[in-house]
Amino acid sequence: MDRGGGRYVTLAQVAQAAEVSLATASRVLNGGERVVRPELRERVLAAARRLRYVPNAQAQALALGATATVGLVMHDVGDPYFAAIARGAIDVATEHGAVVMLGSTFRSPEREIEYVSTLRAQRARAILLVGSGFAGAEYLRPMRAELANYRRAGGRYAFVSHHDLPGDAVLPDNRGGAAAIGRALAELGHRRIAVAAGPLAMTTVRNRVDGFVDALAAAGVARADVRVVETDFSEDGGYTAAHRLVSEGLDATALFCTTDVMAVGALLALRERGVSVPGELSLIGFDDIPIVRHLTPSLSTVALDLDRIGREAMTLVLDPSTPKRARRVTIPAHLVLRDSTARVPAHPLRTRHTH
Amino acid sequence: MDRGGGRYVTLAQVAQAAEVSLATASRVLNGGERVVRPELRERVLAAARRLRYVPNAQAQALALGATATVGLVMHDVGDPYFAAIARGAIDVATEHGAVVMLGSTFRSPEREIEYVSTLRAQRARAILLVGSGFAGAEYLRPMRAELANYRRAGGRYAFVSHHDLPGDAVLPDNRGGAAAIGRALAELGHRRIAVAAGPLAMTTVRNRVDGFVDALAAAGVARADVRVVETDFSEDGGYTAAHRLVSEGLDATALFCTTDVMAVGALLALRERGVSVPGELSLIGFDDIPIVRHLTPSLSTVALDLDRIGREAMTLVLDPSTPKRARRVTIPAHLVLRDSTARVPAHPLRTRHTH
DNA sequence: CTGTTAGCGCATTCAA
DNA sequence: TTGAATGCGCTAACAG
Repeated sequence: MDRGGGRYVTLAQVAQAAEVSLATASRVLNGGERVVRPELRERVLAAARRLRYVPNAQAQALALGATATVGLVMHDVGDPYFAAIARGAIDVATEHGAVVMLGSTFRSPEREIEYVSTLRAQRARAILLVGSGFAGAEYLRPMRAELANYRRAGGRYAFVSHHDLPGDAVLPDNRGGAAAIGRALAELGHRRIAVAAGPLAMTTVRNRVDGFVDALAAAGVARADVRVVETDFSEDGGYTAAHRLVSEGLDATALFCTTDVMAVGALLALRERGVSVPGELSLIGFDDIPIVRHLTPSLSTVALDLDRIGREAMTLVLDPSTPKRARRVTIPAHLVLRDSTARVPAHPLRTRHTH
Repeated sequence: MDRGGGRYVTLAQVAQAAEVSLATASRVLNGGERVVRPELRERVLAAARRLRYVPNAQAQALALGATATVGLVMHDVGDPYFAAIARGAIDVATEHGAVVMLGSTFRSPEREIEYVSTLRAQRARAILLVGSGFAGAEYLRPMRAELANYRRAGGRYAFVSHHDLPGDAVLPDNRGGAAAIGRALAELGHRRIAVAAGPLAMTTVRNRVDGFVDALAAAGVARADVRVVETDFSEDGGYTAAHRLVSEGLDATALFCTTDVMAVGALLALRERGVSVPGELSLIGFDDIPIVRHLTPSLSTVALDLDRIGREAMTLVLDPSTPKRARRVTIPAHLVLRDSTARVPAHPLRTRHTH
């Protein structure tokens, strides 16, 4: 932190220029009430304008003991899922006159913890943790401690998606949405099904996979007939998973990817391998990010109102009331069947051997 | 700004717990040098850990006269173009130990100015303005004033894309890229061409349209044969523009959209109208956002290394050196011809009348 | 209504 | 090396 070359003009300078006391200047410029004589008021305003005074938010925060900063920590702003949520969250924050500090962890648990610590140092008024939490004590223990300290100091926080941690949360209906997919595929006659899952250490992934598998079981599809491939939570992950499945001799008529982003990668791989979608393989994703309706075939998926998720979460965390119990806002998920899913072919091919 | 319920632990409390002076505690916890006796040092560290002390960044900033905050102001985080740039910028900022305050203006010039003012109040160390600037004195005059004051006070700023304002800038080669498109279309035999342009008040749009039209002129396509439709800088804009063109009797064999996002909308409209791409109409965009390669037909475009743009810009603005002249970093743009463009049909249809 | 004064939490002189 | 005192820019009592 080097000191900049120039100087900002201070309230004291404005007061001096207007020939009033510091307190008076403070009252007209930053105090809401109009308890200042119009004449002085004008003098101060004029001086401030002339000197182009801008209050020092840091100093204000220090004096007031409260900030207008809110933290937004997400896995990857570059990912359309998170970008859409960020958009809604930022919009609400701005409406509330809050400034957003954004952190992109690139899916590193350590960076996530670091960000919370940084935001704590910034005395952020609230923190939003967006994106699936991680499993494992190396993450949970320090994160729990960070958040506990933060809350103890008066900070508010909330999660988007499940985190195995105490706190308010906005929860997309992952299980329900995935279950709807499972039922739909079963109804379409699919019996041998593959899943391209992100890291199972992520609660979101687990919920989606579990919801899917359970619904399938209820529909009479045995767990053994569901092949789950664990891979990366990204387009590349989906791509890799699909390639692997095909190479192993694709013994499935449908593929569920735990996110649309992964499904996009899978679709590319399937095209490269000459697997027709949905002719040979039905494909379905999750999230309904903006682009997937434009794919060919357009992607079936489960729609989540991402913008709303961001808005709800920011609203939750900016709401001054402090209920005793943790609040959960569930965001409904609804199935959107487009062109990438179809009834299982009458004479399904058994196994393919490419290579 | 209400005061939170709890309290943060302060340096003074740590000092007291460790039974040392405030100054000593400050030295071991936040001063870099090791001018403190190991024994005291340990005591302080232990106390800090036990009390879970986190320095107050606001107070530090006030005392030091410098912040670690950088501002990132963009049109829309939800737009993949901006999201990709944000990603690169945030990554670099984090490497430099800086915290990012993100603002999404939703393309409102007023909000952009407000954000700069807010960041000035936050005493941000640097500000990055991402996205095309606006034309018009109502925007330029106050913005120029904001930035001048900011710089005068020691703040650094830079632009991504042209802004008709003085300052360092990272400039995608919009003219060059658009010219390459113009030449390519001419070579493919296209002579009657349409352009779906974003608001011409935006410098980026003007540069792209001008580069395109000029290259076409150089290739022998008269300005009169280029139909420019001005519309919204969004998917809806592209959609609307394409619908309008078709309704008017599509007298063109190629359509250039000034951004990929617009091209996505246009493609949808064309599909709805039954216009085959590239059979009847070649389509081309600009930016090469991640998704467009997955469309059918895959979209021809001009590729820009978005992540690099964000990185370069943040690097520029975080570089402590202060050259006399404004720096410009040009980001090359290269043509990517995919499946949405083709040679003009031998017997081009003259006019279509739908409706 | 207005001015004076005392902190907010911290880094940093200056003495000891 | 360590501690006491001063100030960063501002708000909020507290007096006038």
